[in-house]
Amino acid sequence: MLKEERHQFILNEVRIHNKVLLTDIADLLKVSVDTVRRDIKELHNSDQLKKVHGGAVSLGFNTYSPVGKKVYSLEKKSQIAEKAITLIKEGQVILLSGGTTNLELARRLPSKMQLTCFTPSLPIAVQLLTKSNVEVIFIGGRLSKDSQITVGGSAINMLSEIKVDICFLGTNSIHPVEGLTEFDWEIVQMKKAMIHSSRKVVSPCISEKIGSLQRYKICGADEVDVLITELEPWDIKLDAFKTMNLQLL
Amino acid sequence: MLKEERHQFILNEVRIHNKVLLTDIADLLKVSVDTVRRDIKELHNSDQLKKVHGGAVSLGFNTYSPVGKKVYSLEKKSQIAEKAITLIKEGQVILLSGGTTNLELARRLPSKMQLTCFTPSLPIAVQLLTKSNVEVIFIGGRLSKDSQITVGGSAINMLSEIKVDICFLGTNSIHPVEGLTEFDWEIVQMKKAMIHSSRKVVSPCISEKIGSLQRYKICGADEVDVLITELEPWDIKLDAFKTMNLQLL
DNA sequence: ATGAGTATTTCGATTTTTTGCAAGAACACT
DNA sequence: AGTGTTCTTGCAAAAAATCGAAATACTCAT
Repeated sequence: MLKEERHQFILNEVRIHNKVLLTDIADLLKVSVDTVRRDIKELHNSDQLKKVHGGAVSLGFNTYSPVGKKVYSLEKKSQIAEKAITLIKEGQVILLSGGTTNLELARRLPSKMQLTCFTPSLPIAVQLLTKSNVEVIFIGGRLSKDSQITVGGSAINMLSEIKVDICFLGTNSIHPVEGLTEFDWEIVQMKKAMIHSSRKVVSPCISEKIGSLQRYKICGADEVDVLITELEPWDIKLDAFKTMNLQLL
Repeated sequence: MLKEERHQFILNEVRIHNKVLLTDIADLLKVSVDTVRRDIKELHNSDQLKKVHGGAVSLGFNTYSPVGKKVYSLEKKSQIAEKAITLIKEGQVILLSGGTTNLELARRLPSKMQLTCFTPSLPIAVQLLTKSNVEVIFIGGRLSKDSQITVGGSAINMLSEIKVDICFLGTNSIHPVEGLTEFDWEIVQMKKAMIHSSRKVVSPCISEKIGSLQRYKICGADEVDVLITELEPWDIKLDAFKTMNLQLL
């Protein structure tokens, strides 16, 4: 029994069961628990599973949870959210795409503010339920499990029937020349429809995403009215956007 | 049972029910309350939920909860859910209304079963996201904060465009003469539309709701095809329904 | 083929973690 | 105020992790 064989076996077990017990593996493979422990430690160090007391669990064991999910760059996203909120006025109708930045925005919405809020994002809808003065309207449709937003014809259809004041379009990649891009075609369609349904398009975007590029194009950078980052508007990283017809915040 | 597993289980329960009781979890997991207490303390320290006296609640969530319902009737609802699942066949298209019993049903859906599932309920949609083989289609519309389901013209409109195999219609009150009733007018409209969109109407209902009555009528008891309770079909409490054209389960 | 050097595995002793239990304090509800 | 629950704290048993040493296997140059 080669070490590599054991590793594959363990990974396979983890894939199937989402968890393994040290003792089970030792039993099945007829080796000592020490060996299995060492194997699992190695796999843990190479990020192929997560070692826990008594065994190991699959890495993506809990990665679907809308709450509890670790939000990266939370600090930056909070700053962006705070800036974004200054754009919203009492009584307006807004549209929130998915994404953790927008989730942060939703969380920080003043609950005393009277608003109507459209969204195709499940986590954001859940969050908005806590805001008693916000009327939440969910864009229905087929739910994409990865992004936890609705997509597809029905959702786009519903979007085609509305015209909101501001759309906050969370974006994965923004590039001064290539504009906003995404890697998921269905989400691209959704975002295009969202832009079309809005008088004003605001793109909250953490600076590390600036200049990156994905497979499919949503729209040109000049179609965005306001670009919000955690940086100061005059930051050198934003130079490429300064000549454009968009507001930096 | 790994600690990690318990943690995931607890988080999942919190996500579904918005709250958990120490004793419930201890019971379900067959461990002592001390262990659960410790688990919840850890999850609390890592900001994954909020520890409260007697249990834990979801972060930032309006704890709308069936008021003062100390006994969560989890046991009964699980039984009903298990029975309900036997009615579902591979490949079918089903419609789930809101309610905690249906939530339990959604939770227990075998994840290997291929299904298409419509629902206007936010918590149920969240729960269904974890089922990789279930296609989830959310009925969009205005979100009612109390019931956490979508209501209103848009939702009813979307319902009018579908025809599903089975509808599981969670109900607050069922009465042999007066039929299914609700206290919220908008939800009544939704449920009427749901019945209309379904070939077969199944009503999961815990026995304590039998014979109760609310302000508005959804439909007659005979419009329900199957009534599922936690009781045996020949139980004396169900006598009033035995002469009707509906199946007891 | 041989033997030195290295890697892998096993074993035993010790330490750490986890878990359940119990007694008294703190808390919620009437 | 009284009465159940729930919390805290300390403790002990069991399970798991760690560490060092010894045994075994494997590599490779001679």
